Amino acid sequence: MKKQGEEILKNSALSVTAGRKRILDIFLASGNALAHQDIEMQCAEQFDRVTIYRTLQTFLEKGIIHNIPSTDNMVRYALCNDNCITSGHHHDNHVHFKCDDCGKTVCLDDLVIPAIKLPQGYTMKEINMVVSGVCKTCK
Amino acid sequence: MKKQGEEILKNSALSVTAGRKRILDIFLASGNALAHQDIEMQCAEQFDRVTIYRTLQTFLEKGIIHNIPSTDNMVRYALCNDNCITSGHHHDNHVHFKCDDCGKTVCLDDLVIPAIKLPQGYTMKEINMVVSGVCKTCK
DNA sequence: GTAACTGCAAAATATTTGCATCCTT
DNA sequence: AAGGATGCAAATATTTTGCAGTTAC
Repeated sequence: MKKQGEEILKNSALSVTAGRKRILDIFLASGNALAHQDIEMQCAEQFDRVTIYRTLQTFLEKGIIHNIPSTDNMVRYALCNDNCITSGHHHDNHVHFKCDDCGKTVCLDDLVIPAIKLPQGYTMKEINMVVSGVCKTCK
Repeated sequence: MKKQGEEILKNSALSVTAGRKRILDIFLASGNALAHQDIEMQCAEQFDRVTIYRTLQTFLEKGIIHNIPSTDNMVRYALCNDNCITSGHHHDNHVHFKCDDCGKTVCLDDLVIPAIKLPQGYTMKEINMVVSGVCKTCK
């Protein structure tokens, strides 16, 4: 289990450093989507704010995490699931859910975004769907 | 035509001020979703940055505009369409499209977000769908 | 040993708040 | 006249950049 973070890094040809492992651990332990701020709260004493920015940026570029849009000026990040990581490019086609009560955002990995038909002339590249409401824990 | 902004304000029981009218005009003229920054570029010499923040906040609360999530740390705002405004509360259930080429975000008012079935225990309150790709103007 | 990563400092940018003044009604 | 809106100043917070020192491979 302790290996998991390292493996992710190696699979993405990134050097294994304490900061990166720690941030991956935070994601793995949380299971939620996390904003920069959430991560910072958990490791600000260990690592510089700037390192967190750069690490998240690197993870995004390597496809280790994906970002989840929001209307609250707080982009969140979530670990891509295994077949997303191993396939080399993203299949980030699941619905995201943000609970208005506990504030947590989660990936509903099993819920695929339904296809839509764009108007004539539009080409789709990515699609994002975020639902807010009350999650099963808070109901 | 020049009246339109004033009417929107009056319908929402807001006092009609130069700043609010100007910002509404910018929205009406643009037809796109605009970020705070976009608005500021068009009226920074006339109005204070802070006024723009406060005006957007007020418009949001009154349901004159709705915000559109994004993954680029730049929440955008768009005018609600008429029946959204007049009905008193939001039916912001249309798909949004962001063009990777020209960067513009638009409301696809006619494209309704398809219904989805959330997992057991989840309750939906709002739903947001943002598609990115190439718009009909840039294709 | 070398390239990549990190911390620190600092700059640039963005957002919020308080208060005095001005404007709308 | 009264309440709300605005401008200005300033406090806070966020994000980016450069560079020197450190670490992973």
